[in-house]
Amino acid sequence: MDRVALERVAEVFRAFSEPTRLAILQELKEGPRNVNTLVTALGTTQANISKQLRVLYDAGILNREKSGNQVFYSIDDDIVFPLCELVCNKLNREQTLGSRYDFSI
Amino acid sequence: MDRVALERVAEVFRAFSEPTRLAILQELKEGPRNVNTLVTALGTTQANISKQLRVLYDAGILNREKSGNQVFYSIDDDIVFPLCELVCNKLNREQTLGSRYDFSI
DNA sequence: CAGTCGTATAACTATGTAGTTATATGCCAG
DNA sequence: CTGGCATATAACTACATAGTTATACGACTG
Repeated sequence: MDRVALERVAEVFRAFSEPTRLAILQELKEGPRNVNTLVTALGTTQANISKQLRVLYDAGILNREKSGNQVFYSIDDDIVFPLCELVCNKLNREQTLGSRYDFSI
Repeated sequence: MDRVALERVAEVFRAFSEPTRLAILQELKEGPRNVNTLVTALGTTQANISKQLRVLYDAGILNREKSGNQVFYSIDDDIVFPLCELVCNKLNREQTLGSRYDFSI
């Protein structure tokens, strides 16, 4: 892979590399959510949620759907759960305490 | 998952989120390599390679083995290839051109 | 149209980090 | 011990970005 391809792969991983974005994905695994629902669920500002949603959307991970004056986001790629589960399994293997890392439904 | 667990998951993804580190992983998939070999293969400074190796090592992805005055690094976690292949498959699905994203052996 | 709600964006601050240069540390040869 | 080689680290610059506040934009209500 050349540098451009590696940069594109890195961009996808970067989308998963912040706890706030992972928390958004955890909420969205329950189903589509509009922005305000995510704001109240995650307890940060609406501007920040919108910004992080854009990062995930640009990475090709989320779907957008407007409904009236609201916007619903949902997970658009089936790699999300396998990816997160691989990492969670790895982390669970590294510790003796029970399975504290869990991204499954 | 609480914030601490999410942060730990994010840290693993962050290790994969830079092209230089992905290039190191691509070299290491051929087998163990010492630092200088990676430096000449990747064409950056020795200090930078050492720094990125440390990030990968701290994330639990690489193995270190000293041999004389050299240090050999190798891939220490079996999640590396499944993770990268998931992302590569996703990217290949998104374009019509042939499989340009490939992390397999 | 005016007001309100939901979302996106601009501007900013603070922090993290990739990459560099220079230096330190450790190992081996002679 | 002395010199040279391999690696790690410190100090620094440049840049990216998470999060905030304020504001703009668009859609619905009355």
